[in-house]
Amino acid sequence: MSRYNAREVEPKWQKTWEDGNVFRAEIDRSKPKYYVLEMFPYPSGKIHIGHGRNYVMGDVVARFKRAAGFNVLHPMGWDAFGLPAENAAMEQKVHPGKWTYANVETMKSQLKLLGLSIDWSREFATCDPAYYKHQQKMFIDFYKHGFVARKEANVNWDPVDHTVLANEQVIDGRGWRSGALVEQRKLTQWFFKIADMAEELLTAIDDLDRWPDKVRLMQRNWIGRSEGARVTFTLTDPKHKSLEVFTTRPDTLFGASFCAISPDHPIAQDLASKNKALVDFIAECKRIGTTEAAIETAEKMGFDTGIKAKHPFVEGQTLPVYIANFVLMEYGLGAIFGCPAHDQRDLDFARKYGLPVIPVVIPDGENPKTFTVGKEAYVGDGKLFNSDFMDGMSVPDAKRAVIKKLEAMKAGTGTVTYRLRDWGVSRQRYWGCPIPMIHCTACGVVPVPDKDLPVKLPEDATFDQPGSPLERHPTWKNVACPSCGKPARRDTDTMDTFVDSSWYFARFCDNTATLPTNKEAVDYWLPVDQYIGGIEHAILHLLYSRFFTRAMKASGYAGVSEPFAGLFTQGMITHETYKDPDGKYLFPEEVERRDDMAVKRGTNHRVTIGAVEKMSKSKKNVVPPEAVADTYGVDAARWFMMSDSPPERDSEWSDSGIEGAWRFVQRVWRIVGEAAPALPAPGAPAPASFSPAALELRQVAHRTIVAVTEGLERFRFNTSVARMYEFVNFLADYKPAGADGHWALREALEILVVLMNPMVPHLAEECWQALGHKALVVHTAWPKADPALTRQDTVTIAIQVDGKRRDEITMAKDADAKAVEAAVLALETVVKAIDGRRVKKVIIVPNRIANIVVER
RNA sequence: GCCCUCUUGGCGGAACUGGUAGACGCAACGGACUUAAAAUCCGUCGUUCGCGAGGACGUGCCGGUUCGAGUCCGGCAGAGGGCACCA
Repeated sequence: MSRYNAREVEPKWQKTWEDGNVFRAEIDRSKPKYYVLEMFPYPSGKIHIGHGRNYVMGDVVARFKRAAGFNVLHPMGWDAFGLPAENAAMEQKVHPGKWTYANVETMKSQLKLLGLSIDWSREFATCDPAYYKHQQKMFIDFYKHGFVARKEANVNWDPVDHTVLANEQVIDGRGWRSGALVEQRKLTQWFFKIADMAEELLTAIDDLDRWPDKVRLMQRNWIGRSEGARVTFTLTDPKHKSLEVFTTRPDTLFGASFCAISPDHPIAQDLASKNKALVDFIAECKRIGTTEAAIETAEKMGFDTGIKAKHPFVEGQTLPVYIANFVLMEYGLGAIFGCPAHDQRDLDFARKYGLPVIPVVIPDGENPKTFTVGKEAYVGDGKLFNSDFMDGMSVPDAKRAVIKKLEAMKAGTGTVTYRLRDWGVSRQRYWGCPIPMIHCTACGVVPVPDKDLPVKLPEDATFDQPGSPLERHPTWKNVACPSCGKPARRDTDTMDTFVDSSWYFARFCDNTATLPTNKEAVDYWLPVDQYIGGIEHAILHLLYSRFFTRAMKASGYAGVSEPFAGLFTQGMITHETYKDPDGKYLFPEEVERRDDMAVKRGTNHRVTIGAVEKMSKSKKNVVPPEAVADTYGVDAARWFMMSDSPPERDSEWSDSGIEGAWRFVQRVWRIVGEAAPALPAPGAPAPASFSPAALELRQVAHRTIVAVTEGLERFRFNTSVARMYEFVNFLADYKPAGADGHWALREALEILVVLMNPMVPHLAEECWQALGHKALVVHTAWPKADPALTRQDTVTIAIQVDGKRRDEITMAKDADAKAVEAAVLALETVVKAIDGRRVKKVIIVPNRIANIVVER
């Protein structure tokens, strides 16, 4: 019996599958369809283990579903536009397209190495004009259907490089290359009007029952529906007569001690036009950056405008109006009233500027005369006080009452707002899908006519200077207005790459369609039955795709509203990060461990070991899969990736453990090879009866079918693996005797091979052949467990006395509770544990546990 | 700061829906086989007390609910993800 040689065996079967077009998917209405999709990769250079786990997981599902009788679609493509290609262009003087396609080549061969059951005929890259042409077409259709708007938004501006920076490129408020303090600039940009769809996207979450609850919750929170009120304050300023604010706590209006508006609020902007101090203040607010995290963690700052707002209910009471850095223009109305006693941010602000803190809600049981708010705002439930007509009301009653009163006075109205903002899609970059719009001084914004699509990126762009290559290209932007024919200019922005990934799953249904989608194909294949990807995409990518699919449906390109019926979010693969003395990241293979320290390989340079973080190219903490596959074979790597961590959990990559997977591969091969010569022919009729040993083997085999199948269905790949280990351990000890024993062994080995096929498909084919089969395992149906063999006749019941385990007893399954009680109380160990005390209660949980509660 | 997770032996983890904590794998240790090594096979493996039978403790920490909590509730700590221009 020769050793299993993965290097020879694996390419052989990959060729067999490829030559036979085994994974080509076609519409076939005689079978139920199953669309399994892993989030497609950005071609950053190389596949790492984190990707590998994702794709192997999807492949296990695809192969399992195929065996279970489904018509499976399992495609792959490339999320090929993005910032790293442009950075590479600047650093390495290589065109982004060339860089990207080179990476695609590398990564495709790596994926092929993994033996994935992918229909490669459907492959495409989003940077191909044949793909983005359709995206431009849909952009225009969405524009015509009212899903697109044009408005101003803030961007990070690097004043030295004259470039718009991504949030990632802003480090501690400075540009990553220039080191200049980043400013915010307003630009007019294109938006998808996702906010208009907030309610629809929110309520539809209820029906996504095959999505993880945590993702549904995150999306709900992101959309952030909140009921509240708009309140109009009359201002003392001669120019600005009134201020409208949004609040979720109108009930606390009597506790208001100030109003605050965003630095972007029109009133703030107007006041700044004649106030130098205010200009400086706003500039300082802007320096914090555009990210919510930065704004929320920054120290609260306010600028007193001197304007006063009149309290709507209290005659003569006025509130100072501040401009404050923590008020976002994008949320609500960009203006609030502050009630420090019942909002932490307002409290921090009030303490800093010496504003009054008046509690108006009191927790039950507190004395209104002595109740005060110190360092912590009281945000809980309670009864209103200090609040005139609301005194004594609960918070919800008070909200209703105050809105009613405001409406009667025409000083406000009840309203619903959402945290979700419109999706800004304009990017001042080269390597993206050009926005197919033309700006004409006479006609305004004019869409590019269909016949002129695609608007292709110019090949001869330059990357040797900062700024937008499209903007500075000498000729590209000059174009005749499609409407009046006079000279006009193209939009020089490209689309956010999230647009590319918001519909690729629909294009996979037919990547040759002349329209963006082929209606017959999308109606057949969509929605994706099982979508698999990292939890880091739980909000943006998934929400954008849900929006985009709805917009496609409205434009006639899709028949469904929800793109992903089932979602599995896998945990991230993490690894330590390493930095050399210059602070540059190092790859793990560049690092050498010496005792307690780490040094750069081949040198004595001390390496700093940083945090354990998700594998990413920018941090270099990646492990390529080939190293593992070269040594142990792809199947061992696949098996190991599925065996250790539960897939939804983050896990830190370690090299130990892969040897165990390799031993498993060898062991299965040895067991099959040693047994094969003595087995009956494939398909031999079953003997009439079985010896006890043969029967036990059959029971173990059939119980393994049940357990492994359930594990795969529930994405518990690691427990399926454990059950197969147990099965193999049992098989290794099994000594067949007689014809029945050999028949049972063939049955068991065939079950094992088919069950392990989704995870170790090359080994499975090789074993299947060794067992005398001519057909491929990939064409073999999933085994069905025989209920007569999986039935359990006896059970072990644990016995507790006062909740402490004392003994166990084997009983017939579903034995009568009275019989169990009698048997348990008769046991010597139990009598001893009771020790003569009075038995208060006996709890019998059928087939599980007996607990005897005694007097203490 | 806000939202969402996670925390079980030396390590990865198992434990259906509140019912025998530690399946399975890794590492380690002891032994068999071998001239030797590799491979393979057998065994031990949460902590602690005990010669032993057996007992006590034990699922990040503090508290609660329950006959019974890794699992449910409240609080705390640590780690990770997201926060709208990384993908």
